[in-house]
Amino acid sequence: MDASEKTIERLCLYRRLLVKGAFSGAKNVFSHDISKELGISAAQVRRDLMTIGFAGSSKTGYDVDGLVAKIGAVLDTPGGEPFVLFGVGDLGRAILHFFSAHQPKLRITAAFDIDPEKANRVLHGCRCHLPEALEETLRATGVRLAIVAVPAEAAQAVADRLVAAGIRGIVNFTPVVLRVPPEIMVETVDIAVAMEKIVCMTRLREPIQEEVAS
Amino acid sequence: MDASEKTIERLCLYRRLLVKGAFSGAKNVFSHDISKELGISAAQVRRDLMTIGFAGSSKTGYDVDGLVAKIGAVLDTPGGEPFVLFGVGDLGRAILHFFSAHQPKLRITAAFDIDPEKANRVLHGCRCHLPEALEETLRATGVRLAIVAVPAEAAQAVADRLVAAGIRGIVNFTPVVLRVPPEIMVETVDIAVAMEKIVCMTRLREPIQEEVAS
DNA sequence: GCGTGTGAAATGCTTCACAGCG
DNA sequence: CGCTGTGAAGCATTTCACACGC
Repeated sequence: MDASEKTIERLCLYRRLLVKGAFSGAKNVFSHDISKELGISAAQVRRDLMTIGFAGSSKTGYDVDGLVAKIGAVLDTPGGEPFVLFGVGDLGRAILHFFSAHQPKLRITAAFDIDPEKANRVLHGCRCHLPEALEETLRATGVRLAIVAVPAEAAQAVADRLVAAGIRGIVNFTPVVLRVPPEIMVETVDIAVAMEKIVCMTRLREPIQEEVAS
Repeated sequence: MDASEKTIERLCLYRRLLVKGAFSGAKNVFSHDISKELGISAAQVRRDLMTIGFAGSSKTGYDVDGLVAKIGAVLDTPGGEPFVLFGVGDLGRAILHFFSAHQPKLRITAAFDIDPEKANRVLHGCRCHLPEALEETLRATGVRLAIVAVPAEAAQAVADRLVAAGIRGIVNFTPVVLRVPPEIMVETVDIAVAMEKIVCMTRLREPIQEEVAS
């Protein structure tokens, strides 16, 4: 009935794979097909689909369209979920670009930046405002999710303001641990940690060169 | 002796917190101080520090400088680890900017992009080259880690090329499952999944509005 | 006291392995 | 047969809870 966070992440991957047409038009897939494409075990795939209550058949595997629909029913808000973006620097623009290119169900309906240069510009199809327009915009549109892509120093203040304005979930691209009330969801994408992690993991795989410069 | 991936991530957070001076010059911290700042349980903090073999004292807690040094010994390559960046779009520039601003131990020494407009430009202190310079640059500098921030369509080809040129670890900002030999480490930062996840998680926390439009 | 260090319990997640079915 | 669905086993990670030391 309830999927774990890990399962939710994998469901995103399954859907992306199926929608992308990796199996080029095939009506059905087997768990081991998905497994091979994503590097996730077939048993894991089967269990994930089991937990969302999607049944396959032993003869033909899983129906692709049905599975996409079922994953959508679990992951998506019916009608799609709009975001606002706070911070239109390089990263904010990258996110805007990314959204406008790929995402059907996810939309960024408004962006905000303290730089007056950017206010009322339209980037990748998204209008940019000054922060003072935030509350009014949220009231008018009822957007519940926000993306924070401002410099670290400003992150907590922006989060506070978003929460006060009624936001329910935040994707945080800042290396700051945001303090928000417990009912507000925060998902942090921490670029610096990803880098440091790969440094460490790569090093651990190569126990070779611990030589001493004598 | 060996820290799990989760532990490595948390060690990054501990160090960042300590270096940031969150405890403003204090010589020592207690596990519950760190706990409170990061929202990680104190028992978890103590166990992480135990697994890297860093001991505190019950009177004064953990020595800040010593702990920073110890975490550095676990995470860092002595002398610091350089990266190359592939793809200098908005996202690549955001990463460059981020590095040049914050990171001491991590450096991006060269960037690559197929756009000749960008070749030989210098962005945020980093010189940009055409892809054909990749192999030569890697040979000359011995860089072992790469960041992939190209459009999804190009990701696998870039990864293949990086691996062929001797790269050992990749931070992948692309929504593509990169196929690389098992000894190459890949850490994927998946922005789209983060978004979809927050949509889903926010929805699950609010079982209110499943109303039917009749 | 307080807080660390740490076995032991608890929880969560993944894989195994096999029954059952077309 | 080959594949799904799924208890049960196996790991991994986190938390509990308490001995020990300042």
